[in-house]
Amino acid sequence: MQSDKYDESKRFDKLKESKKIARKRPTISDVAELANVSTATVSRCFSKPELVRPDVRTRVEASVVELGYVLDGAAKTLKTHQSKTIGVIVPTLEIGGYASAIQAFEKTVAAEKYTAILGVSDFDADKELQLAHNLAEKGVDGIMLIGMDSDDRLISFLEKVHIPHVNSWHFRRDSKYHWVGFDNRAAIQAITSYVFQHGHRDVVFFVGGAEHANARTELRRQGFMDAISDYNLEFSEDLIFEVPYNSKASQLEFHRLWSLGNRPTAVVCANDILAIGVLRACKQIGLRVPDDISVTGFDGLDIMADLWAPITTMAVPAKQIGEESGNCLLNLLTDKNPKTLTELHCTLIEGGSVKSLI
Amino acid sequence: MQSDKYDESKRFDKLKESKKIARKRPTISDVAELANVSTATVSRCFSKPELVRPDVRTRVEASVVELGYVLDGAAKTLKTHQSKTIGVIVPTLEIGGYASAIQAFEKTVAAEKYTAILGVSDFDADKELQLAHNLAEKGVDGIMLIGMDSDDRLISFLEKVHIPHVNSWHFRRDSKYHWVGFDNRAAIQAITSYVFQHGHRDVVFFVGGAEHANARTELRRQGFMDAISDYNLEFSEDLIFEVPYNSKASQLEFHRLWSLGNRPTAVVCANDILAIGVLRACKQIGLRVPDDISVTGFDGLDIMADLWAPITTMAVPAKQIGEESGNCLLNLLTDKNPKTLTELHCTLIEGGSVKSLI
DNA sequence: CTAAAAAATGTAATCGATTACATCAAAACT
DNA sequence: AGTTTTGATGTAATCGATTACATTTTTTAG
Repeated sequence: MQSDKYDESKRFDKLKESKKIARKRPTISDVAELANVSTATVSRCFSKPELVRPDVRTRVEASVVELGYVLDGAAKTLKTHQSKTIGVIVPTLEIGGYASAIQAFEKTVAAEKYTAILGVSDFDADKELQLAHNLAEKGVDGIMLIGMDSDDRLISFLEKVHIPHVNSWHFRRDSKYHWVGFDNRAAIQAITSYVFQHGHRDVVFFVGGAEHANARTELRRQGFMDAISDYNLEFSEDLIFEVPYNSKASQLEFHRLWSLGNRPTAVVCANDILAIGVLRACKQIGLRVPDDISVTGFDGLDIMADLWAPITTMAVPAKQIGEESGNCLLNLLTDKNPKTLTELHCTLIEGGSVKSLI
Repeated sequence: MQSDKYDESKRFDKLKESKKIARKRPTISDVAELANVSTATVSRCFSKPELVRPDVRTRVEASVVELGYVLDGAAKTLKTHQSKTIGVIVPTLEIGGYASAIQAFEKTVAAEKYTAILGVSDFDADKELQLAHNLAEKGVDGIMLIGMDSDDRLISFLEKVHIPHVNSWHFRRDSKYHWVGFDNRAAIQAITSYVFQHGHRDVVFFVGGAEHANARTELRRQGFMDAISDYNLEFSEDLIFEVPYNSKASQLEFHRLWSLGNRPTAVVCANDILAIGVLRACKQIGLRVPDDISVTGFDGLDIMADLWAPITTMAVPAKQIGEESGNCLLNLLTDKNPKTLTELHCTLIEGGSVKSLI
């Protein structure tokens, strides 16, 4: 026994020595050689450990540790056509909700041994398409699209290369693709109606537009218009203000509007960032909220409750979106055929920023 | 010419037909066959286009489009030992600064055709180690570590498998590894001194601790203590409150402290989230900020200026950290030998939440 | 016009795993 | 003991690109 051990360890050293010159990562063959088995057995130790005798397995595991072996995923992927990798394409991480959703998504898929590859598209459809192509080359097993209603080129590309995908944040009812999201149009309609219910009739709408426009911008416009027509009010394009997605821009826009003599009793914002800008402008002008003017946001940032005027906003189920998107994609990857539409819901959070005029 | 085209297109169709049965993605051989060249030439069209005759190149490009060919990254990586992929390990995306840094990092490396793979460690060193192992299997060319002072197991693992890495957010001066960050200790010392300068002497310190503890927690404690000794004040552990990283927790902690009769004139918080919690508690208790009590944050969230009491905070160079980490890693990957320490700086943002007692 | 040099292209080994199939050993039957 | 069944392991082809080197074609020079 003693001599056995001695011989063994001497053999180990010699093996290591002979490889050391090359200085590259040990391969499965190195492990096999050291453990005195074939590469097939080593491979089985990873994928189907129950098929290999316990004593052999321990020997292999010891060799793995001894050599510091790390499996080469590229080789595995090449052979199996599975990368255990999922791509995530998002317009930006600066929007808090997206970051939360991604975090939840990552957690969900990581539980099934998938790794997330990140791509930031910057609201640019071309970049988005290129990211998808890149991800396809990387061999991702699936893709999560978040926050944009991607154009047809992207979707048909994914179809062509057979990469399953989930579209999240909003959704389309008449679609054969998979969606996880909430009804943007209805949610904006709801919060706008809430403002009307409080007796407001001079209401303007701030919505992210221009370079950050996406399908939701349009849906949100429509939600605003829905509420208008519900209350039989007259619609005019002048009620809608398209502003870049940042508080500075909406702050300036509100100043402009106010200086032109436009005096709405309420401002409905399509997201919290814009509402914060409006709030800043109000403070500068000296308007009290909600006494002099009512303001609502959209996104449900925690912070809205802590502003100098706590803002009524609509909480968006970001985490849930991430989780459900993850589940949906996981099912898609195991042929479980998940439902095409997972509709989630928003919650109105009353901050007291809407004054009742009734 | 006409007949030529006819023959060609018929040949194309036949080729496509014969492959269609298999229904798998076309390979480089398919492209080569269709374009009537060798695989070597096709490969060269991608990597060194200038080496192939223009007319041949056009033919190859046409075939690529025709077949919808997408390169198999796994095969390429296997052969070249380069994945053009960089891993990012972050404790959480919910901390706004981290998300910004990652976004900037992604942008920086994407410009050099690198793709980011994301891992969220949840402040868990074991998970972090496992993520690193996973990334190593995926064949990442480098790794960016953000926000944690990772333990030795991680670093020595990365050394062993020869994966270059950059550690970011904070730094160590006496280290052979690469760091991009700011001096947490000095920054906390600075903002604490600012409070002392305003005449405060009863000052408590709120710092994220417990399950979210990391190296920075300790550095920040020290920064606070540095300021104390600068002003020749007496230090006591009772001045430090370790709180989980969320505003609810710090809110409760402040309530507890206050109800025990502890009446500091100022609360210095190691991050903005904690400051927000303190602010909430103040509001509930009926304390005016800064008239009755002064509060400072740390992180420089934009929003701090819009709270009911605008909070003085320390802006952290998150975007810069992302960019510089990206550059550092890119240099590391091209043997450019970047400097080991890139020190960035914080900026005090006066919100007016510190009352002068002098 | 031919030889030499330069440019373009092709041949085939290679990267490191997986896995169908073959082989061998051990256990379970007659 | 001999045969069958079951279980464990090994052999070697394979995945799809890259690239050193060989070969062919084109250009240039004499």
